[in-house]
Parts: sequence; C-alpha cells; structure tokens
Amino acid sequence: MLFKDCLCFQVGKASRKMAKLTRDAVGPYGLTTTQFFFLTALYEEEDIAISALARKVVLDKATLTGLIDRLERDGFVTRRINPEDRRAVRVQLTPKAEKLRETLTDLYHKINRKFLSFLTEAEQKTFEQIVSKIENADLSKG
Amino acid sequence: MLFKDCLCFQVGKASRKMAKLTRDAVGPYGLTTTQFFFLTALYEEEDIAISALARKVVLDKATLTGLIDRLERDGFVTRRINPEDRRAVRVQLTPKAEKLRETLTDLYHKINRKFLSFLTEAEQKTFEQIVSKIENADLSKG
DNA sequence: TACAAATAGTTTTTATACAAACTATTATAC
DNA sequence: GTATAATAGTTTGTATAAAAACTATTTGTA
Repeated sequence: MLFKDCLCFQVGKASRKMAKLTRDAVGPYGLTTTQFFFLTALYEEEDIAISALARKVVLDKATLTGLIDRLERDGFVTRRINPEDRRAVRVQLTPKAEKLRETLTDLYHKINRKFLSFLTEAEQKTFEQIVSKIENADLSKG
Repeated sequence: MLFKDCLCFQVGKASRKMAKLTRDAVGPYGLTTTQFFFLTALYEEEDIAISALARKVVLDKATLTGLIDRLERDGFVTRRINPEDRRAVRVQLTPKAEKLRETLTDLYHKINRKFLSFLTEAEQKTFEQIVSKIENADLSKG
C-alpha cells in the first residue's frame, strides 16, 4: 500500500485544500477559515458558553481560548462572565460582527453549496456516513 | 443549513479525529502524526529533494523546513546538499529510523487497514472519488 | 558572457491545534 | 459545614501549516 492511498493522509489533504479555498473566500473580510466557521457557529447560537462552543465546533477548549482572543482583539466578539456560574464565560457578537451577519451567512451558504455541487447526491449521502463512522472510530479495539 | 452540516467543517473534524487516533498509536515511538506520515513517505522513497517530498505529502515547503528540523533534531533524518544542484537538499534516513522501518511500516499498514475496515468497499470507492473531486475543486469559477 | 528569470530552501510572522498543568468556582459527599 | 471532586477557562509548551519575503544557486536569453 502506497503512502498516497492512506485514508488519513487523504482526508488531511482534502481538509487543507478546502480550508485554503475557504480562506481565499473569507480573507477579504479579515477572517481566517477557522474564525469564519467559529463566527458562523455563533451566528447560529449566540451568547453561549465556551465549553458549549468547543463541543459545537469540535475543537479543544484550549484552542478556543486563542481563537476567541484574536476575534476579541479584532473586534468581532466579546466575553462576558455568566453571573449564575462564575466559572463559565459566554461569547457575544459585537456590532461589527452583527453588521457582517448577513454577508457572512450568505457566503457560508454559497461556499458550502459550491463544495456540495462537486458531489452527486449519492456521494453526499455516502460522505456523511463515512464522516459519522470516522467520528465513532476506535483504533484500539479489535 | 446548519453549521454542523458544512462539508468543510465535517472534513476538518474527520481529519482531526483521524490524526488524533494516529497520534495515540505512534506517540510511543516519539513521533507525531505528521512526522509519522513523513517518515512513511521517506521509507517509500529515500534521499529525494525536499521539494519532491513537499509534493508527495502535499504540504508547503516552508512547513517541511520545520518538520525536517525537528526530525533531524530527534535523530530520524539527515539533510545532504545535492552536489549536482547546490540549491537542492536531499533527506536521508538515519540508522535510528532504519531500525524502525519495519515496525513503523507495519504500524502504518495496520492503522490504515483499521480505518478502511470501518468502511464498505463501495464507501471506499466513493470516498476516493470525493477526495479527487475536492482536490480539483475551484470555488472561484461558476 | 552578463543579466534576468526561475527554482530550492529558509526565515519570519501569524494562526491553528492540543496535551498537561494550573486557577477559580461550583457541586458533591461525608 | 467542610473536604473533595468535578467543571470552566486559561496558561504554557510544542508542533503543525502556510503566506510573504529573503538568500543562494541555476537556467535561460540576449
């Protein structure tokens, strides 16, 4: 089996390619791919805890600390401590981010439609199955 | 369309998951996922130029500089300037890496077999099509 | 042959990404 | 009611990952 046929490598390669295409599309708004997706998740559900966001975007909470730091620095989001649980920090969209809501949401849908347009319906379905199988994968067993 | 259905996000999520599972498997050998795949590529074809390796693993040459730096530091590879073209640098495996060749190659095949075992033959085939389509994707057109 | 263009790698800078250790707060157990 | 465990985020350290600018070398060309 050759290196290029490795499933993990192929997924990584595809991921980098898609991230790059996305970055090219969202760069003009001063955003990286990850920042763009994070904002999209926030547009969907605002003022929620960092831990909830970490689960939603499937990234480590330590990764979110830095991500939110930079988005806060660039004026897209704010942090507010939840007075009912002072350990928990909630993230809010700033007016700057609200002003971009429609534009970025449209762009998000446009990018995704574009990616999906490369695949047939059957491929889309199969792909979701594959992702869900990988999600639940466990190398240690068997 | 909800955030979780985004194709790019799903591929990224799958990629991170597979990289993590791989890391858990190769960590005991003092290697990261990327280092492991890079070594695997070298086991397949040694003493080739960095630019050729960059094409093979589909990473930027700047990324390889750091990757090779660390593998050199940890005694897995060496750099040698090609006397026929003194711009070009070739990468060699050290005795330490050679000693691990069979073990790591076996592990590589084992991990990949495991990942593939989660998918049906049809899914494997479809998956390759999808990756190849993404590879050639272009968001700007259309 | 001299000089521009191309190529190969590195450096610098920035942004993920995560493990492990840490602080602060809240929940639980006794 | 206090010690302990659990939870929420941050900090620290390390490793990707790539864009842009840079150096060195080679190639192409006039």
